[in-house]
Amino acid sequence: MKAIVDCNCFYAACERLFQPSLHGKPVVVLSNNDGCIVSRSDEAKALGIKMAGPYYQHKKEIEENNIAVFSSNYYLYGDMSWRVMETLRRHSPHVEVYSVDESFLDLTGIAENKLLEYSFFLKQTTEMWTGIPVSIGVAPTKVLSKVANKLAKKDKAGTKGVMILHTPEQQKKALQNIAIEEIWGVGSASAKKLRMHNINTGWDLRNMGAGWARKNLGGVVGVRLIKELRGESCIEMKTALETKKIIGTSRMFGKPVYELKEIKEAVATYVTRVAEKLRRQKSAATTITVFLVTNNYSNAYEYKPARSSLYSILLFATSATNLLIAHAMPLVEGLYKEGNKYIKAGVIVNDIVPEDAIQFNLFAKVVHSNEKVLMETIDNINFGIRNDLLKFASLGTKTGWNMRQDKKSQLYTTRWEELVNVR
DNA sequence: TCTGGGGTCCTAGGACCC
DNA sequence: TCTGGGGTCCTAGGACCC
Repeated sequence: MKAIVDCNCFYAACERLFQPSLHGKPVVVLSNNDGCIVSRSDEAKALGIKMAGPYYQHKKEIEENNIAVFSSNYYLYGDMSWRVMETLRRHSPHVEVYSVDESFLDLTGIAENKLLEYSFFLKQTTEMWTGIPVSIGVAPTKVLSKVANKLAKKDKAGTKGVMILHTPEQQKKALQNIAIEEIWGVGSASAKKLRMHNINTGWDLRNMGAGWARKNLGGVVGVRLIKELRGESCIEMKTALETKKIIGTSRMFGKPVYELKEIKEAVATYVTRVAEKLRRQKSAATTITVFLVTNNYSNAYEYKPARSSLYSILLFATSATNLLIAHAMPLVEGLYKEGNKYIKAGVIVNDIVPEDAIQFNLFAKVVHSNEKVLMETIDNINFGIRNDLLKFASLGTKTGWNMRQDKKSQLYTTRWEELVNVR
């Protein structure tokens, strides 16, 4: 059996943890740039605030209902996430961290009549140790455990936040009670198609044939999904730490940017971030892509972003910030067109190899070791305080393109100056 | 004038996830 | 005036080969 442990309204819960006066009150958290609503407390959901809605469109009802608003504070959430996952790891031998607020657990070896008791124990311990409420779904497959979790969250009063789908009867009942678009793996495009075929619930989908799924539901992906719904496990637990195959950093600008110089500064900053991520997983990359996004419309209702990109293949893989910046800058110059209104930029690296397996080009030779020492020094300083004290000159110090974060909470758990005050 | 079939590799883009 | 960011996996289609 597999379990999914999912934090309830994670970002909102993190914010509320450090402001107890907000307990039982509506809270929302905004995306980068204060653009969209990405997390809502139950009270905010009850007031009809929609997920992923643009903030400015909801501003009025948010003020009218006295909803607390926070800009996203990812260092705080990252630290709280680590605490939750550590708690799970203490009590379960096989934890697969799936996202910042979710983990799959392999429950093999736990007797079936103990699953409920064990799940409640995990839930209570996590909540006691971290202060973050969680919901747990248990079933033979990952897809079914996600169904269980969803239903447990929906009916907190009835389920107390835990649902076990162990028997076929329980699974049937659950699938009949879940709408097709709520199934993990069914997105908006597939949901629309399925509805047209009069497939409306999880149970309807479960009863479709494999041939049909292959033809109409994304080939092998659809086949796998239906098998999982039937209790046949196809999506296995991931083992070990897997290194990322693609690493990217991109941001909307705080306001539109027209100048090449500013775009270069922004891109150099994103390259720096990407290089850090590469080094943290002890990898190096051979291909770097830069993309720019324009929105050349003066009318606010016309939001038609257009993206263009260029890439460069390096002679040898590297994770050195300065080398990656040196490759990225000509790409920016190649993409930039005067007069365009740029709203976003990003950097992506791929063809990632382990740092100790770099195929050196004949001309690469000694420079590398010096750069490695330099990078480690910078990382030790920056990873420690995360304030980018040490930067390369090309990053600039002007902040025209920097994102807006007007309502950010403190770094309660990771910065000495901002620790929570207790009298 | 006739004009196969099967395979690999690569890239772009779609769909999906949180 | 204002619409996030970071990933994975899969497929289709083009280029190329014999």
